[in-house]
Amino acid sequence: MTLKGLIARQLTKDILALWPDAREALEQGSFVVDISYPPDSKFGHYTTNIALRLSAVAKMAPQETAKKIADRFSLPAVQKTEVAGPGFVNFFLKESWLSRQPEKIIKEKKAFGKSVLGKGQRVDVEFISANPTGPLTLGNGRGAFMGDTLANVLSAAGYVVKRDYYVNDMGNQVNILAESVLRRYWISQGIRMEYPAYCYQGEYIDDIAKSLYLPNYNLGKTSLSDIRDKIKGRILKRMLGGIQRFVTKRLGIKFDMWFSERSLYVSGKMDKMLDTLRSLDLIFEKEDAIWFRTTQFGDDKDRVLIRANSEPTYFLPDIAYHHDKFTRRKFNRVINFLGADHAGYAPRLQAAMKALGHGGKLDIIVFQLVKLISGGKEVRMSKRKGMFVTFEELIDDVGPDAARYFFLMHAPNTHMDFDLDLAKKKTQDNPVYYVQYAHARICSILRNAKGLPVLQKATVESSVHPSQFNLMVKLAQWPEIVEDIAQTYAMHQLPTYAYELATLFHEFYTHVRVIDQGAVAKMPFELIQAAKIVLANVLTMMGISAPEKM
RNA sequence: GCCCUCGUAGCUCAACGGAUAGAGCACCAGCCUUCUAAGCUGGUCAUAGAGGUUCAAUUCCUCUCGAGGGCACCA
Repeated sequence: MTLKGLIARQLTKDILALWPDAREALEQGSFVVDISYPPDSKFGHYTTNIALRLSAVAKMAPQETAKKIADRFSLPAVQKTEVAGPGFVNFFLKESWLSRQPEKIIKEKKAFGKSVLGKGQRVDVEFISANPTGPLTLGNGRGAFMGDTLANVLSAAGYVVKRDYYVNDMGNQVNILAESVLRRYWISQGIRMEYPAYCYQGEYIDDIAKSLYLPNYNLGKTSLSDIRDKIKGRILKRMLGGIQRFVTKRLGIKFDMWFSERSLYVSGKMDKMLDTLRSLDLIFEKEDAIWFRTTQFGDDKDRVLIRANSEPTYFLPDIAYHHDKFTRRKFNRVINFLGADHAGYAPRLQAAMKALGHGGKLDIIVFQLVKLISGGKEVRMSKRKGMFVTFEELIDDVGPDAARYFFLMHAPNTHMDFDLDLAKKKTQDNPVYYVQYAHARICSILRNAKGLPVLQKATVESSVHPSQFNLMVKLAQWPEIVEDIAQTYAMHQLPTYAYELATLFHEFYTHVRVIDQGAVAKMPFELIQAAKIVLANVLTMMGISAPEKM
């Protein structure tokens, strides 16, 4: 358990002992024992506002309440408690506890930061899931990095995590893709024919057309749709293969499952789902279509499952897919990343899961799309019109590390403005280099220190520079950050933490020499090794490299 | 028209309902005989507007204004 967790547990015990009446309020959740980091180091290392919330139950002034709590509290790692301001209880750690942390971190290495919070529960993280009808967009990229990173965090927090990409290999958009390629190919062969507006306009259509052996123009007996149906499998494979290669090789994201929508048709799982919903009396017929009563579960209108032309909508197989996650694949929790352009889909999927008894187990994270700025103006993007900057182009321009950091920096709800010119020009100013530089600097010191005698003097003395302490405190927080993010999904805390850690190291570096007169002192030497490990752990969790040299 | 998200410094973004609203970029002024100056130190500048709830509001509620997304038998 983290120190933060220990403090919270001890505090809860103390409160219940002091005010037995508080139990009910605590269980109802009308207040929680919450420990956070104070805004200033003069307020200690941990703080809680619990006394302020509790004073009504305790029937005494907040400051008095705080004093009672502070007086009773005791934990081996905690030196003292203080009451401050309107009634905060602040906790100060023992120097001896802090100074033992570097050694502990060096021993644990990559394991430092891992926890058993998840107790081995199974979590599915589905992200990207973009239609294989065109290149990935910047919006897809944001979801890609957030999804992959959250999966990393959950995995470190003790969950068994699987990454899913749902491949929309059925439906009309695949037909349009195949038709687009065919028409482009024929036109390039000198056949005079139209290129309708509903076809995809991007250059990648030509690229596919060039790279495949396609049938020559001969529409005498067979119709275009027949020819199209014969070749669409190959085109889909080519398109999906490109995405898979890019995602795996270039982005370094390893999906455990590329789940085919089509497979749900073939295996009969989709039909079975319809039967299940029928037996639950959740469907009805209207105007020759089959509808799901999603309004009974919080959706604002009922939804079509089977269209009047007897073809299923996207919704039905998706319900089957998600149901399968909970039943056959035994996930305790499913997380789904959705771009804001699909946010309206969330309520109906939630409704379906509720109807099937999986209520509360599906978390949908909606992230805002990326607004692209170029030449000082917004660039409107459209896949259909072929006007867009692809994710791959961005990665080529700024590199995967800078791109990852940039997308992870912002909370999902942020409407990000992405200035392409700035991103290309200023990659050197990207904070990711600041963090990586800290890591490289430590590596450099360690190289220089190789073979030098280690002096056993200098543990922690109050005369040492405060940055040494600050660094130790920050390092010790790492496991708590991991657990927090596993619960709040606030991935943008990772770059923040990494940056703060790097700042403290750079500060430490300018004030404290590790190598001095041909020898190294034990404490700073251990401290930078620990800092290196934690920096590498944070960067790795974000999927960013930790360079030894820069 | 209805629904979702957002509005914080010149720009891009932080801040479980908490203490003096923080960073980066940009701009100004300093710091390299010593482990990597992609660094460090200091400085200027902000909660869209109006009400309300609260001991405490950038955060919650209502309205106004502005931005993005959505309101299909598309996905």
